[in-house]
Amino acid sequence: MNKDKKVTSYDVAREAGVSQSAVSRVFRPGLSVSQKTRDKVMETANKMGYRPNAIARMLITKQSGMVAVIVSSRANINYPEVLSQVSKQLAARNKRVLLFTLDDAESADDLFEQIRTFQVDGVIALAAHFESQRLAQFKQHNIPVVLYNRNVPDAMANTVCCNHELGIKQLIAELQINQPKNYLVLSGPKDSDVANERREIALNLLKKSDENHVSVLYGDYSYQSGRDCLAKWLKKHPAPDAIICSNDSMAVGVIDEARENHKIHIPNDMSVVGFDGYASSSWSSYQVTTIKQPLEQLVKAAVDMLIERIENPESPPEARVLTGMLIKGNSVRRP
Amino acid sequence: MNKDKKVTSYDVAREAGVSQSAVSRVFRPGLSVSQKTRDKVMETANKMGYRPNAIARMLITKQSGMVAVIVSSRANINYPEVLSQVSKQLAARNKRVLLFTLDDAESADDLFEQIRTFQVDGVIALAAHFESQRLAQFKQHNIPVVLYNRNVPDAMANTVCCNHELGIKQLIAELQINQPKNYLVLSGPKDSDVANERREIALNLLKKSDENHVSVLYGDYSYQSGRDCLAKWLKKHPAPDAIICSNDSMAVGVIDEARENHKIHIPNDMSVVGFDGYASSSWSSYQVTTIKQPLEQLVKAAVDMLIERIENPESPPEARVLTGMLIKGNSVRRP
DNA sequence: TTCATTATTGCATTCGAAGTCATTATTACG
DNA sequence: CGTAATAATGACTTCGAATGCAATAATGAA
Repeated sequence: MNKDKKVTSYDVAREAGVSQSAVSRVFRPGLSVSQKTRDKVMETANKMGYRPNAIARMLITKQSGMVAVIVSSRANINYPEVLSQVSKQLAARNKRVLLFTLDDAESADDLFEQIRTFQVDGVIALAAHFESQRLAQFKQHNIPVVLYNRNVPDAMANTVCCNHELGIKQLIAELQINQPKNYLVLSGPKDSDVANERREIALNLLKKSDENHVSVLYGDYSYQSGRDCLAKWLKKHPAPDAIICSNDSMAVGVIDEARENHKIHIPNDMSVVGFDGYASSSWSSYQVTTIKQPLEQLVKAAVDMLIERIENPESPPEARVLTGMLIKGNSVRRP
Repeated sequence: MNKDKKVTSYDVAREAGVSQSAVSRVFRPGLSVSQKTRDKVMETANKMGYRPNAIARMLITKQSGMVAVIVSSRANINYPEVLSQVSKQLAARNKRVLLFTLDDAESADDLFEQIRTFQVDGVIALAAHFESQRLAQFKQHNIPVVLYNRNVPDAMANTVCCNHELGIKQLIAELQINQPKNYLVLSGPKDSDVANERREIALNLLKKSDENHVSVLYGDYSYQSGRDCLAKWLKKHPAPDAIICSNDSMAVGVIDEARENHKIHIPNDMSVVGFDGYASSSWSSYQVTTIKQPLEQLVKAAVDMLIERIENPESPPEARVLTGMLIKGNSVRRP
């Protein structure tokens, strides 16, 4: 039934008594082929186990049908589901995901060259940091880029992002019900754009509402860093009334540390809020008050924008901001 | 500096005053080129922004340099980090990940065709179920396959897996310190091979040690299903002394449900063990006693085997079983 | 039935790099 | 210095499908 060597369109053509062009046309949608040849070709193709070679097709059509998805190690911690969502939604648009991981800035040049080499139709960057200089490179080579979970106004790329400003405003409003006297902002790492954005928004909003006792600490988004930061803080200071964490993992870490090592009751002695709506933050031992990101919609927006950009390269960059949902958990004191 | 159209090796050749072959050779490692031409070509290539076209290279060399990684939605829940590990380790072997998601069995045929079309060098399947019939298909088309986290003796594919038998034996030994009178085995879904394996191993081991009061319930690996199953059980039965969960998420669900809705103290009233060593199961509110899978080593084994198989297609199928590490948490009563 | 129109078909070319082979330049050494 | 061995180079072909174009077949209108 099938031989060692791969079956090509020529083999099928010969066997079916038609030209190679005919075979090709049968496997492209919407091309003019008579029902008779179509049936004949299909039959022999199936019999011989023929599949069109996507590589050859890519070469001639200059469309690889692949989208590079760049995942920073950070993104992986925070959104385990994003990637499969992206893959699924791109598959629905008949595109595949070519996966790249990005850890350190040094390899970014390399990554860029790799991506160019593979002739991808576009790029989706998950929570990865890109200099605007690099975005310019992509633009120069006509590679559409969508930044997921970034919100940079001057971007040369499309961005999709959940509304941090609004979300954090809601979280702070929740906290303010108790009129806390002092705040601790537990930020993500300084080299994370999202962390910086969330932190600055929080600080600005607190300043606006004349909250004067605000301190900042830096973690790395991990559970352990949440614990460590709180422990470090408590060595020199009393427990703050309210802690604003840049993500849920750190919030959970803070809660565990407070309870286990410092006999601090959450939420009675201290209120904690997170961000993201990560599944485990809703587990009943934590029930973190947080903003749940509209994951599916975010991914859909990213994919839509990318496809639009691929099909119409001239369309101007666009920033989509979706609204997250406030989850009222049990980590903020209720009066 | 760079024009609209893509720069090809011919363009560089013309500009540098050499032949296209020369340009090609400069960009392949280990080929005979004089230092002079190499420098000249490199310089003009950089000036013109030339990158070799991987698609064209794939076509002629018949090596795509891409590995299809198939992720079932289930795998994603259980091992958020596996995928980036796979990508990283494959990148180190100069291969890229082409990502495919597999949800329902219906799409499996489609998936297979897709994979063939893309001429991937090999396949790694993460916790996905494949009929041996399908494995035969892959074999027939000379596509090397590695099954991650599966242990099927008669496989036509390579497999890598953590030692379930040993791990579960250790977990049961932990539980037996308290001489529990009855057991509840909380299995993963029936259509998961891993779940079935873990369940049957547990049941067999319990039978061997003459434990007679053993019941089984089926969840879907999720936190919520852990909660639901326990709740359902407690409606008609008293709390079991020991619960063996097929993964950590369900164990955490069980713990939360027991504490929150049934005033059952873990571990004093009931012991719970999980499997996987999922990060959040070690959070101090849970501290699930479990087996930690040696993730990096598992992935490394999978990648090694795949590369070996790609380079040497005749090498016989191999099954690698790595030993997990017992994590003594705080979810099993200590005498 | 005849001619115009449209639908099918095949031929030949194309995409861009890699590799084969024959040729030329270089080096080594007697 | 001459010759053999080796290194470097370029012309040409190849991979497999897609497509423009011309030729042919099928259809419809008159």
